[in-house]
Amino acid sequence: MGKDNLWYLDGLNPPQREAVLHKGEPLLILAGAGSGKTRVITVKIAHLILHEGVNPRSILAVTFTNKAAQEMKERAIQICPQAEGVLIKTFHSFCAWFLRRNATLAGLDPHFSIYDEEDSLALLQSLYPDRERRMLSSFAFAIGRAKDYGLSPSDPLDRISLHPDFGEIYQRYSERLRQIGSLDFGDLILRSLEILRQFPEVKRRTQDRFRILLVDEYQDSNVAQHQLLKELYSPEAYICVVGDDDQSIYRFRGAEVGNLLTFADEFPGTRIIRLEQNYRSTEKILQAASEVVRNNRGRLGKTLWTNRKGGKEPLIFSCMDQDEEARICADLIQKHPNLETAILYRINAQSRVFETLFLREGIPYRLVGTVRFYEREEVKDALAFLRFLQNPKDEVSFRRIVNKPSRGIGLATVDAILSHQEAVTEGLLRAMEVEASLRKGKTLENLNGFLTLCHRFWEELETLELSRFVELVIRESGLEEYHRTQDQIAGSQKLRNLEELVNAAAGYPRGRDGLAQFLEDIELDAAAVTDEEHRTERPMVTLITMHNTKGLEFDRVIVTGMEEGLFPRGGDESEEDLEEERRLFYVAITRAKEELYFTFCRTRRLHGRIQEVEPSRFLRELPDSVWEQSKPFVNRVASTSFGKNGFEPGTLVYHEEYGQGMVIRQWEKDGILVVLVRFENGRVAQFIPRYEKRLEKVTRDG
DNA sequence: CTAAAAACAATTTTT
DNA sequence: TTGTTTTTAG
Repeated sequence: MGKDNLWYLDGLNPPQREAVLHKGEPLLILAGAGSGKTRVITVKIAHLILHEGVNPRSILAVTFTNKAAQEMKERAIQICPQAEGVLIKTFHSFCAWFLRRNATLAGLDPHFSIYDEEDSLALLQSLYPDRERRMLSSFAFAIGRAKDYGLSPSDPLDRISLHPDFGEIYQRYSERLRQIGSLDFGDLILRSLEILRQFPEVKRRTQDRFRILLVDEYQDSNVAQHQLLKELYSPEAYICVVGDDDQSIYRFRGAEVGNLLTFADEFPGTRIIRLEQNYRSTEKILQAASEVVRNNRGRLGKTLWTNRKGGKEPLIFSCMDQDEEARICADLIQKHPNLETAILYRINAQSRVFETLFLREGIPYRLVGTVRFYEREEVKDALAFLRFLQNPKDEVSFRRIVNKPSRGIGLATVDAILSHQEAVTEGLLRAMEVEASLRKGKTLENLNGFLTLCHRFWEELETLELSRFVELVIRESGLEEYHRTQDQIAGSQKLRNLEELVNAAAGYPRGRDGLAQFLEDIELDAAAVTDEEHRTERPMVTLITMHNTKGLEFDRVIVTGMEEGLFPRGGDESEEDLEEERRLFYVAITRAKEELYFTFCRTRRLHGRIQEVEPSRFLRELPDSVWEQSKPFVNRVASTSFGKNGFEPGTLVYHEEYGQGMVIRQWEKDGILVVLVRFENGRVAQFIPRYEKRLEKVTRDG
């Protein structure tokens, strides 16, 4: 085939092209921030199909988030429609896919439930009702980490937890999970590994199918996922991983940069290609990023460069406290409201001050992160009921919904049900029947009521369209009524979320299989139904943690809270922890396209305590030119008159002509205090209190 | 069982 | 400071 066929290579730079065209030995693509790696992967997929004649079905592309998977799929299909047939999934959803197909072989009910962390903790609590919750959550965390490292209860676990009981607890937890036919996130990977290792036949078949293995964000993979990849790999296969060791920020949850660093050793003959041309940021921004990250040791090393010479010098602002910090951010935003801006912070608690101020000033913002859709109480309730219908051995789901809303089936009865042999062998419904036969009176009635309800649901499951079925379960289980009441008490949106869940079920096939598919999609995709509520015409300000910004970009980035103890997070810090924080800083910086700012406070209020804090050591790592330019903002004298005149933002005022209002801003002009007020009628006006006597402060006692 | 009071923490988070 | 969980009283 002639080169003219390769139209999709247009616009790729030489290393990008090389990465796309490469074949044969394993390939490691070190892709710097903003270097167009998604483009390379998607074009590579297209190239394999269009030029190399690869069957789309034999390509497996793995990402870490559903969002990334979805984006990759869309973009690949855009270049080459046949990419529809490529399996593009997250590690977890690939494993779920694999396990459902090989379940029986592994002695696994194909209708297994998938537990998130909250469910796992609930299981531990039911296993160890007398242990402290705090303790149990730390065990739950440790179990998760152990699984990330591919360690089973019988392996040496001292690098995970030193607690003498840990091994035993892990062991018991695992057994119980198996009994009730459930898998946690870690199990999805581990059980898949187990099957591949135990059944050569399955392994061969799987290897035969997937001749092309592509992994994105490889620096985020954990040990177990790495092992899985090795099991999937055969000498006949082509493997290509993409990642950036400088952007590895998830060590705390098991991500192992080592996977990326040692890839070339593990797969002999690996070709390494670096994508170092950055298409996102100005030169000034990249300089800042590279000055910072070069302080880390143990990196593969990369130097980003760009054609966008020069650019605006990044600036550092010193603030007295968080209120001033928020004020400065608001000023920056209002000065150029057309730039898409992100306010970045280390911990979610920092968002509050910004929200308060932005709300008051009418600056539109969106808050990213915090509560995920499927983790909401009401959504989890509904899912638990559905999951229980799917897998009647699912103890955690059963406990959650059997008496919610109150059906007069109390804790004692529930424990009695769970203690019956039938609970494990035939499911909890049968166990309930057994318990019912031993009871009389009110309890018997209540048990029968619940049994009837479940049977009715099962009948309807096969007849109703799935979304109608979900609706039925929510209504008839009493959850709808329950949360309606909750909404009225708390003014919440629970009912709306339940409606959204019903909508999400639309389009799935009816019956048990459709339900299984629906549950799996929801359980493995935290963000599934949310979003969409945030569509606005005006460019918005995004409030977001640095972690959450990975993969995103903004015209203007303000990194806030640059203080020792907050960022980097202080305390008992190892060199490795510090380096991870520094990589996080690197990620934060490289999100900016045009403008970059840093703020730090001299005092910070945290946990209701005001502390004096030192500027972050990371600021010292920024280029000298940044400091040079920042002098006036860092060394400026605190203006003493602020705060003393009683017109701080938020102060309520009354004006004879305009009525009631609130101070939204104050500043000094030629040494004279000026205030900006927003009145109830929406009008905004500026005053000099010294001359404008019609403006008075509203005091609490009138 | 519910509601109020007291005690108690308090990064980052895909799946 | 804030939100959450546990305890206590009714």
